[in-house]
Amino acid sequence: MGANVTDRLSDALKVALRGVGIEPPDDLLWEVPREEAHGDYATNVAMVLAKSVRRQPRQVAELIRQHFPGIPEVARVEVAGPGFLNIFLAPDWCALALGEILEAGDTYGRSDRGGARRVQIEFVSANPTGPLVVVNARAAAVGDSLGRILAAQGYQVFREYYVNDAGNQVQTLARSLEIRIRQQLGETVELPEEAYPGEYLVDLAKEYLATAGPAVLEWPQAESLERLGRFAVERITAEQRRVLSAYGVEFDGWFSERRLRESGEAARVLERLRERGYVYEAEGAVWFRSTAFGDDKDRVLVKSDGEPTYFVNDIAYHVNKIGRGFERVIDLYGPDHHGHVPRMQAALQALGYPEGILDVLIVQLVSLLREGQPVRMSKRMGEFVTMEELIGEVGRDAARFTFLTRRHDSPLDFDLEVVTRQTAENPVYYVQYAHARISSIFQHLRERKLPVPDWRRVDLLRLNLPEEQSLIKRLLQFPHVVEGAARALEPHRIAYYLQELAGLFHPYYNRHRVISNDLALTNARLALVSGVAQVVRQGLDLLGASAPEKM
RNA sequence: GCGCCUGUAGCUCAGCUGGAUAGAGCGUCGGACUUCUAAUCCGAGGGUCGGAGGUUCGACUCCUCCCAGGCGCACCA
Repeated sequence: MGANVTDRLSDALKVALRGVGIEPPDDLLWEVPREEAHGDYATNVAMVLAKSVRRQPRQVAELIRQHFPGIPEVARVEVAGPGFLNIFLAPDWCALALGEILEAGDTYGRSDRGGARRVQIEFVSANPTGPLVVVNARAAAVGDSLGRILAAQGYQVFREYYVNDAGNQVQTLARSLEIRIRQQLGETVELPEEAYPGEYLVDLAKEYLATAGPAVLEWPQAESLERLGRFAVERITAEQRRVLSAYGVEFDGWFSERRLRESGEAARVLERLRERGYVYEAEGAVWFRSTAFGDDKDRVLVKSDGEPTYFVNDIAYHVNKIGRGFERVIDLYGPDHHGHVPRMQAALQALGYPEGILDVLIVQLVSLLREGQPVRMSKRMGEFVTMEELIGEVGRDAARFTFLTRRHDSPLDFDLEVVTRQTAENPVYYVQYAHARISSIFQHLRERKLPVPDWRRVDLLRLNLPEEQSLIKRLLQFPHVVEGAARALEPHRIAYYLQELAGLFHPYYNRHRVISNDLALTNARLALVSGVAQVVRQGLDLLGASAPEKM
């Protein structure tokens, strides 16, 4: 796990608080001040607690400072501004902490905060009626990275894809395929307006005819549509899985809506809601009193024709998730589903589940541009840029990294021209280049037949340049950044951290040579850049991007 | 009409559950490769944080209203 500075500072701060006679809050927050003069870490705890102890913030801060235990990590503590406690790390300790980072290796930045709790992340979950598109690529990048980050924090992560293989859209899909098959056989049949117009169904029609022949058209309609629907869903889902896999995203489970419907779980959920008194009948339909939990109107559970709504099935799906033992459930939805969040939360509360068991993240839309001009897309016309085309054009690492340099709930302009043409100016390459350069140093070492030192025998105290101190301190922030990204469910924090780290490395590399005639200094610097490479590699991995040895 | 998201430098975006003098990249201008990769570096300029009030020691952050863009507002999924 390695050195986690903020954990150690928190421990010391708790000692100080108890010394003052204040019971420490559960989570103490540390921020990294903008100004160097404000120290390496700062906390506003004195200002937050000042009210409850009825003292001036600066007085509280001063008391805490006096009781702050002497620990090797900290050179000094200052009270500043309206009552900040500014911590200055001890340079020698930082240098030696680099050894701990290297010692920790790939476990650096990991923690067991998750306590092996099982968390499920459901994302992408596109309808199996066509190829994945650009916004699915964004959701895949966010969801998968979240999974990696939570796993690094000690959660047991399960990635799930909900396959909407039931309902109207599958009927429509089956009809569309049937018409394409007839067209293949030379019949003059027009595609109705509501059908799926994409060319991919022509390919599927050919494929179907090649393997199964035209006999299906002679079957009773219900059976033939059932057959064609299943065929199309299966093939399209397999395609989606293939594209996601090429993107580096593997799901642990593909959950079938059809199987859920057949299981009768929706009826049991309905019964449970009824027992708890949140169900009533009106206008021939069955309603859920979601307004009791803050929704702006009640929702229909069973239509007047006796059919359950999508909403019931969705509740049943979430109950099913929780029933499988997940202690935490995270959904990634598109903005067109954000209206469903309050009613879903309401349903889970009505069923007695603890608040906060479900987190819903809205992944906003992606506007595709080329040289600043919008790329016209029309699903109705069957014209769209698929996820596969996107990856083919800009590359997997650039696509994933670009998606993760934005907050998930912020709409994103994705300019194909910028992400491809200006590869040199793309942040992902800036970060990866740092890794490639460091790899090159070690390549150089091998070519000269020089040994890679045992880090435990290296005199790290030789790293006393300001740039070297800054780099080490930045490396020491990594666990804090990962923890924050996990807590806030914000993978983009990792991307920004990596850009900052690379932004310290490149100037350093440009100004100072790692390999020199001074063997002890060379070894110390090798340790430093090795640590940088390691953290860059780990950070990129959390984003699902690669760390190349050469570029 | 109601709800959600967004509005920060010319452009694309950060700003870490209210903190200290608002940041980065790109673009613009001017410089640096016989030395471990110039996909790099150094320097310069660039802002009434959409607008107006309010809450407090302190507001890009919270509240109210208004403006602009996007998305929702089904007994569709």
